[in-house]
Amino acid sequence: MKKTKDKNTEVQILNAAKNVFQTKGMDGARMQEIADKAGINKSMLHYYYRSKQLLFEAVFTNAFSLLAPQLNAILNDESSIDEKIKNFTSNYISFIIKHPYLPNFIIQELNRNQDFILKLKNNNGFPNLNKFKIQVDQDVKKGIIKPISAEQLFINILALNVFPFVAKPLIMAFTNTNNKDYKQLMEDRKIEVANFIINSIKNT
Amino acid sequence: MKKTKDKNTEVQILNAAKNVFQTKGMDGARMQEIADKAGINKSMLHYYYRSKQLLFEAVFTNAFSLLAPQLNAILNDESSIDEKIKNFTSNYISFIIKHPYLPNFIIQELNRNQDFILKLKNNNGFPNLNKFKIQVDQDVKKGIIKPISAEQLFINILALNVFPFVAKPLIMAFTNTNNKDYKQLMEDRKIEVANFIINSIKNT
DNA sequence: ATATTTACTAACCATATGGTTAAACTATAT
DNA sequence: ATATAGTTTAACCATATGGTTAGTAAATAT
Repeated sequence: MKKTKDKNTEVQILNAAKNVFQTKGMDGARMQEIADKAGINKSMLHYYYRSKQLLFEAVFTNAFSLLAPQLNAILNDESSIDEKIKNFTSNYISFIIKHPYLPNFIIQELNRNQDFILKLKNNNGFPNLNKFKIQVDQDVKKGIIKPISAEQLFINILALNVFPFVAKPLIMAFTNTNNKDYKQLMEDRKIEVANFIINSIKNT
Repeated sequence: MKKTKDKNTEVQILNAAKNVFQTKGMDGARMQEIADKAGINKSMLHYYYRSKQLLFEAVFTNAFSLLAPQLNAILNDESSIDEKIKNFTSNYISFIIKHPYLPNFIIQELNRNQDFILKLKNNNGFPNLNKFKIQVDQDVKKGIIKPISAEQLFINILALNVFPFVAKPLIMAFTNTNNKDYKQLMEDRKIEVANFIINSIKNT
């Protein structure tokens, strides 16, 4: 069963690396642990990815490329602000429940290494506010929503959706919830958050 | 000037440790770097704090004890919900501008070590929602604010205030702002966020 | 059948790192 | 003055860690 040319190894490594890097971060991750989780010799990590840094970057860009389309959905589709907020909130929370370590991983590592963001920005598909800005400005002018800048609105939407996951341990402690209750709280937010935002901006 | 019994050394160490731990995290921090920043021999770190872990804990609890009173302000004072939100938002943002690494540090390290929160919870002064919950429930019943659970409202307040700092690099990239513009954006939020929340919950 | 390339492993290496030790230096107590 | 206790340093230690190397086994090319 050994020594069979195995494209699978590379994937095996990436999955193990994802697992370790996303839970422990770059500094806390150990190459040996990744190798163990992948069930292979540590040398293979270097054989396929050359260095810890490059393996990490593979994991990171992969993670970010999962997240970016989620944001582009709200920024670039054709629906009304209302619908956007409803859809995004529900979809995004579902998405994070599936990938619970993602947002924290990205935020943590971007704080650690500011240069990273530059590489990402060059990639196309990097979320861009232009279109969203036009829409918000128009809706404000039309009186559909109360005056607010697109930037602030976008920050608010992101904050309300992302923060509870990033700060999970803190939230659980403050609200005195166990894992099950916390999960329910997040489930409720799929509707709760959308209403909260729409109530705030909608002109009556 | 040397060898003078110097209570100051201990403080010097704690400050250097704060600096290093809060920017690099437990895993990324190096005892040697802390010693260098404090301008003393590495052995002194162990002389005063025994181990990296204990030095870290000193920094962490110190950081948390700065943050907790900020939260207790909104949870336990006697003012109206309206006032609480206005005051908290303005005060908290000012506070973080002064201690920019704090929230991220706490969130990051709590995610790394779940056990930590238990130690904190035993400390008195740990933020508690009970009183706030009564107030919110009453205001909902009186029809002053729209129906919302105190937990969700608290999460929203926290999210809107904290997230933009935690995710600073991400926000700067998305909104295409430099450091100066970002700072202005945060400055604006002192009022912006309070209005956003109040608009959302206030019954008209 | 043989040579070459690819995938893989065990053993090894250099360095970094948290931590210890023994000695020196300073201040205070006697 | 001398002993004692507290403070600081240089040198050292054991281990962990990212990375390399030399060699082996299997697959593919010739």
